[in-house]
Amino acid sequence: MTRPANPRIQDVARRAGVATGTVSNVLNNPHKVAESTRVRVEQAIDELGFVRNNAARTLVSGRSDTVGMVVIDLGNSLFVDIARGAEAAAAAAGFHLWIANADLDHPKQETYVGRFEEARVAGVILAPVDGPLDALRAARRRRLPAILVNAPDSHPDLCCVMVDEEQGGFLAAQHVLDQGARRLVYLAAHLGLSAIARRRRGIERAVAAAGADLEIVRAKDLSIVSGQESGRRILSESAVDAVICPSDPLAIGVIQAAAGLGLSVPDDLLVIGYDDNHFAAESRVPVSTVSQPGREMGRTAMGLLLEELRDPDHVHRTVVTQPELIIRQSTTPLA
Amino acid sequence: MTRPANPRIQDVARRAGVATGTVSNVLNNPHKVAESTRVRVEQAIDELGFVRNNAARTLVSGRSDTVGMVVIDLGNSLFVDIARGAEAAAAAAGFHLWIANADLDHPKQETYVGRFEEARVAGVILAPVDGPLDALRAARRRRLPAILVNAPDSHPDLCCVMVDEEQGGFLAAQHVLDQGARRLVYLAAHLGLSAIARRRRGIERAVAAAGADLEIVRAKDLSIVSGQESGRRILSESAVDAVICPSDPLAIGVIQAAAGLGLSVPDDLLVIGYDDNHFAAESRVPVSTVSQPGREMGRTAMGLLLEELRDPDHVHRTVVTQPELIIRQSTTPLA
DNA sequence: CTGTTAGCGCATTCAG
DNA sequence: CTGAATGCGCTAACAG
Repeated sequence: MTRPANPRIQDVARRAGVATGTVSNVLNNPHKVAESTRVRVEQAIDELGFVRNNAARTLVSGRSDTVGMVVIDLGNSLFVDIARGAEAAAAAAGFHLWIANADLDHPKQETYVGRFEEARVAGVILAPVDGPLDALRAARRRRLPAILVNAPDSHPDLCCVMVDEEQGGFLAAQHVLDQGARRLVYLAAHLGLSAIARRRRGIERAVAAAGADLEIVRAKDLSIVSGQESGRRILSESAVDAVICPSDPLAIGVIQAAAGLGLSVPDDLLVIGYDDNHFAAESRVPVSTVSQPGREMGRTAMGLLLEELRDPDHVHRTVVTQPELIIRQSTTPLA
Repeated sequence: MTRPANPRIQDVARRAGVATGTVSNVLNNPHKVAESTRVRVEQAIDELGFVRNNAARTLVSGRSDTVGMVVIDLGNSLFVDIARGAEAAAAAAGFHLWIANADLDHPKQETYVGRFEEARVAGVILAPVDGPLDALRAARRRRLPAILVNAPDSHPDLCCVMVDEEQGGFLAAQHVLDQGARRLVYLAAHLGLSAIARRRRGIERAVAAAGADLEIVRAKDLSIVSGQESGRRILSESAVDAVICPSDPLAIGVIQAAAGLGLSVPDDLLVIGYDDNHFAAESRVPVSTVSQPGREMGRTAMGLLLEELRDPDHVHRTVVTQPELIIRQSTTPLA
């Protein structure tokens, strides 16, 4: 086998006895080519092991048919789900998705946005780290199509996909109120995080409407250990009916703290988490939670991007997706 | 601002009053350019918002400075760690990493390998789905540098990074034997999976050396629920000192089943998991486990790839990384 | 359908 | 350092 390492379209054409334009058509506009010649060309492609050069394709057309996604953190399953949704929608439209992991590092995010722009991807989907979006803004000035997913704020000059965080907080609070809770605690780690602050507003709305009590307690972070510590503090200080947590591990920690104090969840205390991590369903006391529609968010983001690719001057919009209440044992004493 | 959407290197050159070759040098060989002109060129780049076109660069040089990684499943944190390690090593060498998620779908994996080849990436790192590696083999015939990570088998014509699965099994078994266990159970879900079968060999080796007893029990899958079911079955049928599980959720399920039967872990029963998922440390009974060195695997894979880029004819080798025993409460009655 | 060609943006080379 | 020229592999447009 002494064939060239990288045969070109011309080599294929020669071997198949056709013009280069015909090979290009077989690749890109098969319907324009007669069945018989198409078969002959495809055979030549196989025999030579021809792989088309996307660098050249992209250079000619100005844009590739790949979409770049920069993700804040692949360690968080929400963003993996978003990527899955985006990928499915991309594949359905003949695009492919390449992912770059910013790993919670803002400079890295900026670098990757720049790299995707250099690669002349068709567009970019960004699930951003907190911080300025300089690279994205600069790229957009050069007309790079881009969508923001799960960003702290919406942007009028950009399409965005967000989650209704306030509604998530409301759902959680309303649920425990419906179960009879009157003295609620919101275990708010990082009130600086806009998502956690927004959920708080939904919680306050539900609590106010029900005429119940709400106390805001700061947790150190979103971990199980932090839930254990905060749980011990809360539960030993005053009487509480329900603890609303902004993460599932935090909720699990609170449940453990309750057990340590001889309190039973859900009989003596209701606890609800957030995110629906896959272990929430299968912990010792299955944890009620609020689920974010990651796949749908990804699908929607890719849909918006495809719209923008079709019509670069389309009117930007922000799609707000709805979280979903998942009821499990930790908030259902009667079950 | 009526500047062109995509200024080219010539535009930059004109604005800076230099030759195009000089701009190219500023970008690629800064040391060849005098300080003063370099500054002038960089200023022109900023003013024009120039972004170099990697399609053109790649077309000229034949290869881009991006590495493509195709991952079996981003939902599994081991592979996210591998990606992190690979990315760190890539960045240190001036490369960037793009990730494609095969999502346990073999055809998708093949497609993405092909796409990376079409994009003329510098090389590919593949953490493969079970199944034939046709796309990769074909690409390698065209001299695409490629590394395999965590594949079921090593391949002599390719560099590979593997984990010593047998050693992982050995470590787990030896540890519970050291703790005095004599009647061991290996809860082997999917004996078809080569990793699980290999660990079995290590377990058998340790058990044989100690003259202890081993029973192999099939679990349905690697989930908590499966651990609960299998746990109830095992523990009600016969006396067991230790259960070795090929996943942490499975171990958690067994611990829950033990509690349901009035058995205390670790006092009446030792349980050990695998993978060191982040919740294993923080479950009610912290779970001993065997950790796979994901970051190291990724780093090593990228290192091998860089070697192959420097010397395409280097001798291929397989690096076997070592798993690590993580001892927690579920196997330490005295602690 | 064929055969030919221009040009995408860049890196590289060469003489000056 | 300049200035000019070449070609990477492909697409698209042309006349036949």
